[in-house]
Amino acid sequence: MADLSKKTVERLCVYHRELLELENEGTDHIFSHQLAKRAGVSPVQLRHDIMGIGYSGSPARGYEISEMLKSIAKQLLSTKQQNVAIVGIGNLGRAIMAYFHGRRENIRIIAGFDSDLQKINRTISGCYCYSMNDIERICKYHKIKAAIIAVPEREAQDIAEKLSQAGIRGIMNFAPVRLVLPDSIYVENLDMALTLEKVAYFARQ
Amino acid sequence: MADLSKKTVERLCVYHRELLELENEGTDHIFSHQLAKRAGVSPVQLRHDIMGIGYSGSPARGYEISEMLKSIAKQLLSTKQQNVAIVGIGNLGRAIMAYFHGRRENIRIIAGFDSDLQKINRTISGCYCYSMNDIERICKYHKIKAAIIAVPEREAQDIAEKLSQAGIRGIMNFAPVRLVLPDSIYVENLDMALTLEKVAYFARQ
DNA sequence: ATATTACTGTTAAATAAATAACAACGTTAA
DNA sequence: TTAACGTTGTTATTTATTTAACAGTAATAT
Ligand SMILES: NC(=O)c1ccc[n+]([C@@H]2O[C@H](COP(=O)([O-])OP(=O)(O)OC[C@H]3O[C@@H](n4cnc5c(N)ncnc54)[C@H](O)[C@@H]3O)[C@@H](O)[C@H]2O)c1
Ligand SMILES: NC(=O)c1ccc[n+]([C@@H]2O[C@H](COP(=O)([O-])OP(=O)(O)OC[C@H]3O[C@@H](n4cnc5c(N)ncnc54)[C@H](O)[C@@H]3O)[C@@H](O)[C@H]2O)c1
Repeated sequence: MADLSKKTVERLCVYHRELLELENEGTDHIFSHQLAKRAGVSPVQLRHDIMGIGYSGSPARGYEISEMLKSIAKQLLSTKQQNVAIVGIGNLGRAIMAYFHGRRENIRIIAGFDSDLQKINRTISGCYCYSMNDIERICKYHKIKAAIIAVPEREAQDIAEKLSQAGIRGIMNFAPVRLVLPDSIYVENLDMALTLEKVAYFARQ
Repeated sequence: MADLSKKTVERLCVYHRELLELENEGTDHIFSHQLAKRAGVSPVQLRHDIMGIGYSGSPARGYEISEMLKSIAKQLLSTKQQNVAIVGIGNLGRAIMAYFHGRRENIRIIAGFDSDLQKINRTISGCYCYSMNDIERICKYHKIKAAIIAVPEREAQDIAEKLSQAGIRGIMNFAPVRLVLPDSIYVENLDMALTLEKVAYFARQ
């Protein structure tokens, strides 16, 4: 398996999603420029990305959707279900749990964690919630390798370290703070305040 | 005003936030390597970014926080309050409205829009909500140039076009779909499903 | 005074990413 | 049968971004 860049992985996910939709619509073949348009990238870039995963289309018919899906999935998606945890069952945490509940089959939010006693030992938005004390046990039991942080800013670093301790290798962080963690842990910050500032900046230019 | 790259703008926002916190803590000077650590970047990159905005520190004392804040703000932040709109007052929209309410003074979510009659003409999570019919009028009246899309996927493209019509120049899009819009409109996608897939991918590597 | 130190700002080099260029190849139409 | 077409895969080129190198500088210690 070649190691794909962060950007390439991101785009492959987009292609995968668009291809799934096309397949549902009953389409069986597609040209690079068509798929590129749907994905919001240039056709050359799409072909370049596809080159990286070893799949080939035909100059005459373009890409065969079902085969291409298989190739992308082989590179990106785990063969078995990937279990994900979420820490912080607040406004945002609940919205996320509700959103992901029963949605993706490959990735599943399987456990919630919170320090608030009101929230633990019950199912919220389709996801069972545990005490923070259970975090290591549950993560190891369910082989959870990725987690979502949706706790207040000041708690985030501490939670990140606990997750690291529990064997987590990837974190999607919503707290507006840069986590300091070993390089072996992949962190993706979804920082809304920051993003909105960026959007506001470019909207002015 | 030099035109800063997307990445640089993003990092400057992080520096700005960290500097504000440092100022609150009573610190008045800081060295590049200290601030860089807090921001999660390399010291060289930080100095490079700072070079771009024209501010200079002293080799002896490092950067003067209050001055540096002013310089960054001058480049990034609007002098007047920037009003932002949000379309889609669902689970996510409400969480966002609650989060931003009374938080930032520079950027403010000033109007919500939804097609659901239950939600319009009242204040939800600290933000007044309007009918979709009012979108152009309100956006122009409040000089809204940036907007958040939090409507279901299938509605997003249509809403984006309506926003474009209403004079919006920047969009933060939460719907898992690539919006097709003129290049003059800056779009930032916060695609959680995609991001989670990416995190899961790198967590496996 | 002067050397040392630890930092900054800036230029140069290296790396990463996107774009362009084009040969190879089926398909279609003449 | 063959020429024209439109598309792919791949290699080059360009552009963007990051990292490294180092001269300049103010404070401090000698
Ligand atoms: N709500 C949003 O739309 C939004 C937008 C941008 C950023 N964020 C960020 O996302 C995070 C969560 O935001 P929110 O609005 O859901 O906050 P919230 O206050 O609604 O929820 C926070 C949750 O974390 C739990 N918690 C607190 N400390 C904890 C700990 N030590 N261990 C485990 N759980 C703990 C609380 O019990 C609560 O359930 C914050 O960092 C916030 O800055 C949220
Ligand atoms: N909830 C999450 O955490 C989450 C996570 C990832 C992505 N998203 C995306 O964010 C968007 C919103 O998610 P949600 O969970 O809040 O959904 P939701 O169903 O709770 O809310 C959607 C809101 O949009 C409104 N709406 C529908 N059509 C509209 C139209 N044409 N004009 C104006 N308003 C309209 C609805 O009335 C509703 O209030 C979706 O695109 C979803 O895919 C949400």
